Amino acid sequence: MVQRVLSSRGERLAESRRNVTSYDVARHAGVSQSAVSRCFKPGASVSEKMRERVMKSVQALGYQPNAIARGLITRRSNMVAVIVSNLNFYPEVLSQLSARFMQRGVHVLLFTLDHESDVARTLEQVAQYRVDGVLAAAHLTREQMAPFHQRNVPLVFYNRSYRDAPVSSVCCDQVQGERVLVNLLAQSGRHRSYALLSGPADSVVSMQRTQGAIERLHELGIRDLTRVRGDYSYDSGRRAVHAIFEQRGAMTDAIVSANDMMALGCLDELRHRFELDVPGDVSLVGFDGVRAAHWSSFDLTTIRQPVESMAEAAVTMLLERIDNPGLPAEKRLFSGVLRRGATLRH
Amino acid sequence: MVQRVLSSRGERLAESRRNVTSYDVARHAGVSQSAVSRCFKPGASVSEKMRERVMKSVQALGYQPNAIARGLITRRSNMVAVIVSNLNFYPEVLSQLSARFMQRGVHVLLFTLDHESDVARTLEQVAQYRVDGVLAAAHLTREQMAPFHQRNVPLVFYNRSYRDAPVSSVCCDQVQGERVLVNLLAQSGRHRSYALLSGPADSVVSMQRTQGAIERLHELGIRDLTRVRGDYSYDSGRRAVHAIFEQRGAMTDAIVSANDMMALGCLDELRHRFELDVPGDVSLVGFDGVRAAHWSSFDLTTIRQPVESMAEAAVTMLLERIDNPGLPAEKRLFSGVLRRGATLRH
DNA sequence: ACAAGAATTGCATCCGAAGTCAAAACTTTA
DNA sequence: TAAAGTTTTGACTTCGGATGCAATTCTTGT
Repeated sequence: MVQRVLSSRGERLAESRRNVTSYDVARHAGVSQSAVSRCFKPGASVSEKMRERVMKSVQALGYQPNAIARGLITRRSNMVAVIVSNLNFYPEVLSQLSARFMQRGVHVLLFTLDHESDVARTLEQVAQYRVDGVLAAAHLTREQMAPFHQRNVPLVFYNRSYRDAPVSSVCCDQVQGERVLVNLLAQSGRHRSYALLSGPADSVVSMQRTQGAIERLHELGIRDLTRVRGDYSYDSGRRAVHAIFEQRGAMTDAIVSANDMMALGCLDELRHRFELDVPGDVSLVGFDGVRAAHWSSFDLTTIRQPVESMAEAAVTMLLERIDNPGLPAEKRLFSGVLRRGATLRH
Repeated sequence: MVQRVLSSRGERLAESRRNVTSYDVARHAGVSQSAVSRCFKPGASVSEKMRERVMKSVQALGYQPNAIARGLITRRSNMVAVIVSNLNFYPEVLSQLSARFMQRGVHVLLFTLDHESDVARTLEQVAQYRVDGVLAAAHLTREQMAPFHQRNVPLVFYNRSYRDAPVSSVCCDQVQGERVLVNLLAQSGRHRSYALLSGPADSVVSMQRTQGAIERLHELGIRDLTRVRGDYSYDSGRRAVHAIFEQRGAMTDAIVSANDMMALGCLDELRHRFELDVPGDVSLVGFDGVRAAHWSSFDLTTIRQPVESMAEAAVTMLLERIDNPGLPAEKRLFSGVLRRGATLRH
């Protein structure tokens, strides 16, 4: 009898390197497959004796439960999709999200969208993997969101809010942040000509930031603005300085950039190419609070997004909605934190 | 009859928002489930008429095949695990890997390891998800690799090579890179006192880079070195400058940093705190070729890792080994590309 | 029009774990 | 010590799609 068991295992190993299954463990321990399964379910009804016996076989065979099979029957993959539009800007966010999901035993299926990727195809893949939820730090149209709503897959957006759609989101208050920055610039009373540097046309965040700044400048009676557009990159910040000065001679003495990267590009170009002094000749503010903004070469005045809090909120919101699909959509808005650097003239 | 079908579907939708399965499609189209399945398998034997009929029902019901169920029977999850030790440094790599995997229809399950994460538990999770392969940009011990070898799960390392273990890896030639940099420093004949700034003690990459530099310096007859250690971060680079000057007065006129981030920290600290000129007073070289090294505030002389080629190689190697488990382990070594900046005295 | 061959289709089974339910084993109580 | 109650256990079914094989339909040639 013992011999038969041994030889049948030997055969199996030889014929194919199959993974060890719960049946193998059951046979080895002389119990039923159900018993093995129960040993891996916390709170299940298993006697101490049984657990020990099973675990001994588990050890002996090196058994690892198959999460795929489990997911099939429980209809819970324990995976969430994280969709990121561009990894290069703002890696900190992904890092935070990933760490927090892992800590809670949830796995991250990563999808990146760049300009040339097929969004529809990507979302199809997301659907096929039956993830328990989706965290999107990328823009989706209503049509693209619809399938998730239909299938009751919770969806939380990071830093994009859809004003008139009932979707959950965690955002930094872009408008308020820009108002704070503009106030700061205006308070000094020393700036005569403002330039606004926006991000890509299709970025809602950029739109909000730019709008926030314009709104506040208008309220302060400042209507005469130079406006240029970049693509959020350092290089586009450098190019923007040329565009600004072409439009307005060298009059401009305050630049409001829609993000830090472009602000750093501006700063470098102003100082090294135009040999202008920041903040002596030109004041400059950014938005995001990226690491490099703190470096002593830059010391940029900016609004830091509270990434830790935002990531925590996003993860929590998503997991709550997975556990309790009835929860209503919710939008959480965090205030940015002003970081006073040395790029503002007093 | 029609009514019955409709009402039974209605019931189902009401009683639970079950996903549409291939059986539902089969019933709707009046064919067998096998037929539906075959319509999704490229190269399967299906008549044109059947395909049309099935696809019409697929459209009507919004069917999406369940990748989890498919994975169970085919024993192919179409997922690979990407294990990254620290996302903050070098997001470019993950971005490249992710894009290239997606392009080939492979999905990325992301695992991040930081100092406080439980590696063993993480690897257990990797195993339970039955990923088809593992791409590790993190250090693993032989014991940690063993289960993958046993289960025949291909494993490719990114930028870590295990000299005497038969594991595949894609690396940048750290030693050669450092030798090039040291040669460059030495050629100018103007440096009298060298400092070496290493990364964390447990980083093999740092060890190789530092060793490479020392080796070449020794060959050139330079034995008298200051050595300090950082943690790869900008801030640790700044602190390192203090440590260097404490050890050696202000004699040091060449700093070899194990990566760019620390080099940038050094550069800023030298210029802004010590008011020294780089490259006038001190020369400085880094390693990696991060974006910021190119910025005009820095213009760092460094070795750029060919991230695109390396990512492509790593992805290709892993996928090849998934399709063909018999392939032997292979180590690919790419030369770094010298970037001549303006941090070297002539 | 019919036999032989090729192309399609459906049936039944499988993947590996989890959950239901009734039988079996153990406790408690009178 | 027997009856009643409680806990454990195992047989069987399920999740949803893939696949070997036999049955069926369609071609083709004569």
